Parts: sequence; structure tokens; C-alpha cells
Amino acid sequence: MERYDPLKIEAKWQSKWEKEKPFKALEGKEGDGRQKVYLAEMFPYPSGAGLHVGHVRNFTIVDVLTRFYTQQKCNVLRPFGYDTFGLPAENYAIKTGVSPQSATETNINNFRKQAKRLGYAIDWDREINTSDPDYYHWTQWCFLQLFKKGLAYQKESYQWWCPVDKTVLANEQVEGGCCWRCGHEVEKKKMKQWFFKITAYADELLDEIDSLDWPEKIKTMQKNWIGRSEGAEIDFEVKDKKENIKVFTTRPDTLFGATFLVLAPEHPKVKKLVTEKTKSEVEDYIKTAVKKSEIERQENKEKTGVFTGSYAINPATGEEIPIWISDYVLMGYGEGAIMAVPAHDERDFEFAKKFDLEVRKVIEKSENIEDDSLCYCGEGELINSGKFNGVNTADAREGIVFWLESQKIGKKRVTYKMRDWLISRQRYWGCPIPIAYDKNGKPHAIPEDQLPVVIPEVEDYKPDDSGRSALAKAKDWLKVTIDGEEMTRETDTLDGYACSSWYLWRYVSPHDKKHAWDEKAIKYWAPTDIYVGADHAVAHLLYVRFWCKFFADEGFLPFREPIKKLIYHGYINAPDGKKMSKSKGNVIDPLDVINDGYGADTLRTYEMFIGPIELDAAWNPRSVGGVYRFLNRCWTLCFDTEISKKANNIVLRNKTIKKVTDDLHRCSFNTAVATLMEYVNELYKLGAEKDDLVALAKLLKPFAPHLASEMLEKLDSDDEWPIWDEKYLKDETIEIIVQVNGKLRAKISINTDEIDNEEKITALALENENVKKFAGNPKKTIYVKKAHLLNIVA
RNA sequence: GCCCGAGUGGCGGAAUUGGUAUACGCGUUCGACUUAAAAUCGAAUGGAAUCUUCCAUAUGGGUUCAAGUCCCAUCUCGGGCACCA
Repeated sequence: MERYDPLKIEAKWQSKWEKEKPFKALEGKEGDGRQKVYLAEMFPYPSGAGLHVGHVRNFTIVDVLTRFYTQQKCNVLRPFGYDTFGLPAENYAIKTGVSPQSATETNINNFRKQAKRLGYAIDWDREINTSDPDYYHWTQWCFLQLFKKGLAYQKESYQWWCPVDKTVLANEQVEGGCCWRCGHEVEKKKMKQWFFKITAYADELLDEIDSLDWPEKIKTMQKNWIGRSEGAEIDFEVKDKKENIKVFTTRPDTLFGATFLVLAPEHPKVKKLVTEKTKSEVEDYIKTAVKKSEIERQENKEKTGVFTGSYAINPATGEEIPIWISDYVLMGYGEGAIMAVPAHDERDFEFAKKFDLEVRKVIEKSENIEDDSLCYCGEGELINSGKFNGVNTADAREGIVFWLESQKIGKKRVTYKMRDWLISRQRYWGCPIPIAYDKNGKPHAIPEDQLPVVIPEVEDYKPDDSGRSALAKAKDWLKVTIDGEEMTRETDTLDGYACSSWYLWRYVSPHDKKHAWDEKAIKYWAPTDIYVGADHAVAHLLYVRFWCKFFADEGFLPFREPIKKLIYHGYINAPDGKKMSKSKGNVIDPLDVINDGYGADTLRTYEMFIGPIELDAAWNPRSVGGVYRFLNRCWTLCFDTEISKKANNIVLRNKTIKKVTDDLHRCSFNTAVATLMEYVNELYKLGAEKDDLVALAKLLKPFAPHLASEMLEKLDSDDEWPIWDEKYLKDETIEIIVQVNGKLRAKISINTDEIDNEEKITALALENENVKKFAGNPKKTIYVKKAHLLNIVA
């Protein structure tokens, strides 16, 4: 018998697949009558290091499902692409002078080669690359649609700025006060920047989350990120000035307890509130507050602030209350101003204590609540609140807002934590924003027939502190004529997340020269049925939903949610349980595992067996060997004719088919592999007939496609997914579990057709010696047919 | 601080709807084959008592005929958010 030689058979099948392209999605009539299934992974950033084991987990999940549905004769779309814009290629260019264009090409070629070495069932004719002008042409087109509708707009404001990468960052890209790419502390810088108005879809993004077949964890994270809260907007008149201050509060019921106002240091009205006496102190405070980094703010939550010198009138009490400024009030949320109710808000309480401001209690908590703190934030009955005395807080929230509305000094208001999406980047290696400015600095869209705006070649990729990208150095490129008028191009590029916000739709018609996506193809294939990834819970996965809703509104997409089912898998860590990293030297290279002789089938099957898909897992080299032994046993079973002998395993076979099929439907890959291992172990003991081996090869194919193909060839069989027959799922006899008071005391065997004969089963159980010992005096019996179990209560 | 998860042998984990806890794999031990080793095949493997029993699913309580699974409290770990008014 020939030995199992994975490297040899994998080369054979891979070259066959390369030639015959069996994974091409069927188009037109060919696909008729078949169920369409559109699967994708979050496409990779092709780094110079090549595939890592995390990619392999990601791609293999998609591959197992792709093959599972393909074997069921579905019409499957499983494309592949590369997310190529970004800092690493640009930083590499700055360091080495190798252009990002050329480094990207090298890396893509390597990624493609490695993905092919893993035997993935990819439709290679649909490859996309976000830095290809044929692709970003349409990213720019998407931008222009948003621009036309006012959903891409410019705003001058304080933004996160990374002093190392010399670019602004979105809120989602600042992690713990540091740049998500280089880890350096970020600063605030006042700049005019481009934004996408994602907040226009806040409610819909929130409301439709519950309908998605996504992990709860991700749904909760998105809900928290959107952070909807209901409350009121209230006008406070400024004493002796023709000015008023709007505040947002979720607790209008506490209005009578508002003893001062606090404005964010960046609040535009601060200038008008200062007096000769307070001016210099206020200006100093603003200067330090703006300079303060996020880290400093987090580390030191001690309240700081200054009095502006002005007073406002509390509309409920008519009293004068001082107006302060403090950095604990954030400009980006609500109105950037609050009414402080120190008796019923922790933060206001701290501030009042520090600056010796009045604390006025307006809520009496009910007696059964144990809370001795001076600041009570719960519910209760109003006191010191004029005509609202005695009203409970929940009713008062309605009542006071109603009163404010009648006085025209306030109204109901909903706010969100989510901000608009900052998309300008002062970097070279990104999609140019298709905008030009006229002499007055007014932005104009580059006409659609002049797209794509191609990235110009430059000599020096280095960004600087000018706040403009290296594109500004391409002097000729900067000039553009629109409608006969000479203009200057925008030099910012788009956040990479913009490029990945629509690629799932490009895949349906990747070579379309006239449209971002083809109308017919999108109707047939999209939305994506299963999307697999390990990151981007809020950023990418929220942006795709936002663009989907926008393009649905514009009539370009016939659906409002882009991803039906999301599989969010865990990371693979080093054998020591720590994150793999070059500096720690604990990186497992998947290509090494293959080339060490294990082959791609073992690697794939191992990563599916490593543990539940949603959890992190640690690499275990010995377990890789265990999976290799399993595949070896499959080989032996099929090719060693001495072991294969006539046997009757029809029940075992049908049970296995059902279990593996069910497990794949619920994405329980580790137990599917375990079931196949059990099956093989049983066949070793019982002997196998041809049908057993055919079933094995077909069920194994999603995990180990090369080996399974070799087996199917030898067995002269197609690969159509096997179907179990209900009538073969039952053995002739059934084991009944007999418990006494819930404890196992005996097992009795009956004929399967006696399963409903509770009387006989009970009688048999009570005859059992061991049962008699424990249940001499049975009170009642409970028979659970479904569980094959009889419990005797004694 | 707030919001989610999770805690099962020496290890990774299984138990899908409340119904035989520890599937499968690793490791370990023994045996077969071999001059020998590797590979392969077979057997055993939660703990304690020792022949069928007791104790075990982070800890303490509860509901139930029956709890890893449900409820309450506590501890530990992981993730997310973090002055969002």
C-alpha cells in the first residue's frame, strides 16, 4: 500500500483546480434552480509577512462552508480580495523608497500563492484590490454620491491627531488615548476635515440590529457605541445679556435642583460670557484643557474648572445660577453644555464640592432604598420643586418637558454617543478624495466622467506637520480644470474603512467598467449570506451597514442590511497562550506547518478542531500531530484493502451523516471533526464497506479537500453531500437509563419498538437487583421517552 | 465604575431543548509488532474507596422527580465602554 503523502496529493489536486476552475460562481442559466449562497471573509491586508495562522482560521471557516454548500449543489459565490491601502505600505516606502504600489503587488502575489497552497475553493476570477484604480474609481464614486446628498461634508473642529503618523484619526481608531497603528499618544488639533454623516442613520442602525443573525456580543457593542439616550434640550437665559445657553439632559425631572451650568472649554459662547475680571483666567484654562491629552484626562479625573463671571436664570426657579466651564463637559456630545444638579449626579456633585457650589436636593428616595450617599442618582418623589412636588421622577420627566414646551424654552431631544465619521487622512497611500477647490476655497465634486482621480507618483512619501498629505508635493497633479475653471485638488485621502465599506458589492461584478456594481448581479447575489471575521466589531461592521442603508435610499441596493449572518471567531495564540508576535519569537508560520510534511489538509482540519470558533485558542503542536494521525487513518481505511472488509454499518453511517451535517449548519466545526474521528475509530473496529468510505470522504472534504478528493477518485464517486435516512437512525435495541432519585442505578436494554411501552419498561426496571436495593419503596416513576430515561422516586 | 461573556480531568475541550457529566484530541501508562527505534495497532486513564459505592462541572444557597445547564449571592478570569450629562 502506498503511504499517505499529503504534499504529493495536494500538489496534484491544486494544479487540477488551477486548470479546471471548479469554484467559479455560476452565472446566467447555469445557476438556474440552484440556491445561491454568498460567503466572504473580511478580506486581508496583505502584509509582507504572508499568511498567519489567524488568516488560516478565518479563510478555512469560509472554505469549509463554501465546500459544504457547493457539495449540496448550491450556487456559491466565494470571492477573494485585498485591503491594500494603509500605513504599513507607506511607512515601508518612506523607509526603503520602494513605492507602495510595487510593495503591494509583491505582497498580493505572495498572499495569492499561499492561499492557493491551502487549497481554498476561491473564484479567482473575482479578485479585487482596493488600491487598484479600477477599484478606487468606484470608491470615489461612492464618496460623490454621499457628497451630493450632503452626507459627506467638511467641518472645522478639534480632532484626534497622531503626531507620529501625522494624520487625523477617527474616534474608532483611538484606543485608550493612543493611535491604533503606532501606539503613540494622540493630540487634539483644530482642523477642517471631511466627515460622513453616519449619525443621520443612527436610529435605523440601532433599531435593525436586533433582526440580525449576528453574535450578541457584537450587537451589544454596536448598541453601546451608538449610545442613544432620550432626554430634553433646555434653554437657559443669560442674566443681563441677550444670550441663552442650550443644555442637554436626560434628567429634566431634576431641573429645580440645577444650581449652576457648566460649558465645555471649546464651547463657542464662552467668549461672550467672560468679564474683564475673569477673562485671563478663563483663557488660560481653555488653553490647558485643549492641550491636555486623552491619557491625562483619564488618569486624572479630579474635577477642574473656572467661573466665567456670568449667571444664567434657572427657568423653573427663576434663580440666578453661575456659569462655569470645565473639561468634564464634552463639546462633542449633546449641546456641549449641561445644567448641573449636584444633589443627583455624581460628577456634578464632585464639582460642586470642589468649588463650594450649592447642592439642592429635589428627589426624596423611598424608604426601602438603602443609600446613604449625599448624592442620589436613582428614582423617587420630587421635593423643593414647586408644583411638581410629590410627583414621581418618571412622571416628572414627562411633566417638566411638557411645561418647558408650553413655555417654548425646551423640548424633547434624543442624542447619541456616536459622532460623525471622520474620513480625511493626511496620508499618501489612500484613495484620493475626488474634490477640488475653487479660488474661494469652495469644494466642488470632480465630475464622474473624470474619475478615477489616480494617485500621482511622488519621490518623497513623508508626511509633515503641515496638515497636508504627500500628495501636496505633486504640483502638476494638484491643478485641475472643472467647467473651464481652474481649481486645486483636495490632498487628503480617504480612511481605509471607506474602501472596505462597499467591497462586498464589488465582488458581484468585479470587472464592471461602468458601475460600482451591476444591478442584476447585486439582486441575485447580495446581501452576503455569511460573513466571517475576527475584528472590527464597531468600525467596519457599522460602516458597511451605514453605506448599505444610504445606497438603498438612493435606489442602488435592493436591501437595507448587507450581512445576514456574521461569524465572529477568536484569535489563535502562541503555545504559551500569549499573543503571537515577532518580537516574542513565538510565531507559528502556517506555511512551515505545511512544508514540515503535515500538509494543508492537516493544517486546515487542525484549525477547525482547535476549539469552538468564537473562542481564542492556543496553538498546540502535539495536537497537530493528532489530526495528522486521524487523516492518516482515513487514508489507510480507504487504500489498505486488508482493513476494508464487508460490514453492515448502515446505522452508524446515517447517524454520522446527520451529526456532521447538523454540526456544520450550526458552525460547530470542532465537534464535526470529532464526529468524523469517532466514525473512523468505529470503522477500524467494525470494518468498512464502500458506502462507509464514500460517506467518510464526502463528509471530510470540506475540511481536508485534497485527501478527500483522492479518496473519492479511488472510490469512483462524486462528492455530492450525503443525505441520511431517518429510518436508519435507530438501532434494533435501545438502552434505557434507570435512575433512582436522579442517580444512575441501572441500564436496561429493550427492543426499539417497545419504546412506548412504559409499563413494561417500569416493570423491567423494578426487577433489577441494583434498582431494588435503592428503590425498595417506589413512590412514583417518571418516564422520559425522548431521553430514554426512567427515574424512580423513592 | 458601567455593560457583556466565561469558569468542567494533567491540558485543549464535549454535553444542541433541564434528562447517562467528562465525547473527541493531546499527554501519560501498559501491551503487540521489531534485533532496536520510529511509525502503526490494541488496552487503560476524574478522585477516593475496591466490585459497585461515595465525592467531583469556581464557591455558598435555592427551584426540580432530575441542575454543568434555571434562579439568588460571592469569588476569579477575559472582552467592551469609560466624565456621553
